[in-house]
Amino acid sequence: MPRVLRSSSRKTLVKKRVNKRVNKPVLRRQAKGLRTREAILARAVDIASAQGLEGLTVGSLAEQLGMSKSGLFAHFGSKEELQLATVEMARQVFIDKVTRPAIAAPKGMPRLWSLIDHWLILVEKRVFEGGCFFTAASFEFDGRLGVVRDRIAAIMHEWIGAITRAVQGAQNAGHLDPKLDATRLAFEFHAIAIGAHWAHQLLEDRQAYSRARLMALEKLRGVATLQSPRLP
Amino acid sequence: MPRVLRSSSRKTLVKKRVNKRVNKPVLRRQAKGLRTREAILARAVDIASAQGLEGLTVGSLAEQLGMSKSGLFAHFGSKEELQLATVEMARQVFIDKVTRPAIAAPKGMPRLWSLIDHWLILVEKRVFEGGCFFTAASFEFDGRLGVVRDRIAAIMHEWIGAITRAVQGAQNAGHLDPKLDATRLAFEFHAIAIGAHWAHQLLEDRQAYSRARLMALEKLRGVATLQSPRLP
DNA sequence: ATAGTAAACGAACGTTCGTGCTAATTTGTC
DNA sequence: GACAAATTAGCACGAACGTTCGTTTACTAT
Repeated sequence: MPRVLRSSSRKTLVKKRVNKRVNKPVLRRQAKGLRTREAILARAVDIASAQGLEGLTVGSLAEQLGMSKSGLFAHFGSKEELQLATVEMARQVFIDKVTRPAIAAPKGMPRLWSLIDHWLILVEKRVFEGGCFFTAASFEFDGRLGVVRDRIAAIMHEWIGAITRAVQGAQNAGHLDPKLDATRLAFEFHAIAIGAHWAHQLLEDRQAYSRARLMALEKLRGVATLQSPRLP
Repeated sequence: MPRVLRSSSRKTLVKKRVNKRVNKPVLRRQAKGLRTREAILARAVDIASAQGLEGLTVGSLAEQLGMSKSGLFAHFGSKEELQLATVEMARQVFIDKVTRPAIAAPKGMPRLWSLIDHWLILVEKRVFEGGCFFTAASFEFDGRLGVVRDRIAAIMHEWIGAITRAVQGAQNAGHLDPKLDATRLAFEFHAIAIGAHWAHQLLEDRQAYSRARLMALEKLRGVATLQSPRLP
């Protein structure tokens, strides 16, 4: 069998065994393992969205899945790797439920609105048990250091970038006033979304999401050109 | 964290021992004790604002203050009491730095703006080590149950109420269009603030706060009447 | 059918968590 | 300066944490 080429990077002079990640999973994954891994991460995303990525513990996760701590742990090798994999899984869900559906809408204003709308649908439909994974993760890790925080920040940069591009797309399509600062508008929409989530989750404000829709639509109508298609 | 499955000592029916709050402070606090308590809570607020209220541990807190775990612990009796006391202390700081200074401004538009401005000053000046205590606490506890979550939610209701009253005050003073939905406007200002904080903390966006000021001012100017005093 | 590897387990490690006792020390009052 | 109360320290406990290890079970490729 074709042995997987191990990157034998012995080129560096071995100085001191700075351990940290010695026993990386060098396993060749098979179907069964991948299926289990998916199941683990699906549950992990839900737990983390509700309890936080630190509140996500190996023991409770294993228990909820009816498997042993060690068996579960072997899939990742460290808690940090588990967290990173969980973040990656959440990103995939986010892309599947928000980013990709949104680009099905026609360029310009409809696509911009679709992006905002799908985010609100995501949190309303409780795709993540705890509401929005990345909102929770953002505020949990914004005061820390390390690879997990960096990854979360990178993904949130991606997200703000996506909104910004949608705004610019609407400007290029002639649907939005081209003199507007696209970045600022993107931040405004994101802020409305976070604010609504906060009001719904903490204050149990049932109107939060519909109010957010109204606020976003009103904002859009306020800056739309005459060529813009009608908004909902 | 499943603290729920605790104290299930059903093997002995003799002593019910619903521990929870047995050793309430029957103590008459003295000056020294109160001073120590203040010092503990001052540090606790900082730690919690950066690491979260769960990340705040008795051990690390005691170490940072150069005292023993047990000595510190005796001031509160339980972790939950410590968290509640920390929340209360943070509330006091918030009132001292935001709410109270703001009501020094004249009624109406100036006071409304002062409220928003002082919130931004609070987070800019890093009065809380981790940025804003209540933003962090809100998103940490929004998926949990218990008295700590309830207290945080109540304080945030207070806060939204304060903004709402400021908006209504500006309407009554004839500075703001009286047909506007005060609640919606309050949520909008709060959302702008949270959003700015998110961008600054996680994305390290240095312009976040000044952008938030611009956004809030622009919003205010858009709905101000002609009688309104000039904004900054 | 069987060898070899991937996946999962169970038990234990060393820490750290919150918490409960008891003893010592400090503080405020007379 | 004595005395009681308030405060702090010392020590220990059980539970849960992330992690390691050796072993067993289940798959898969010959």
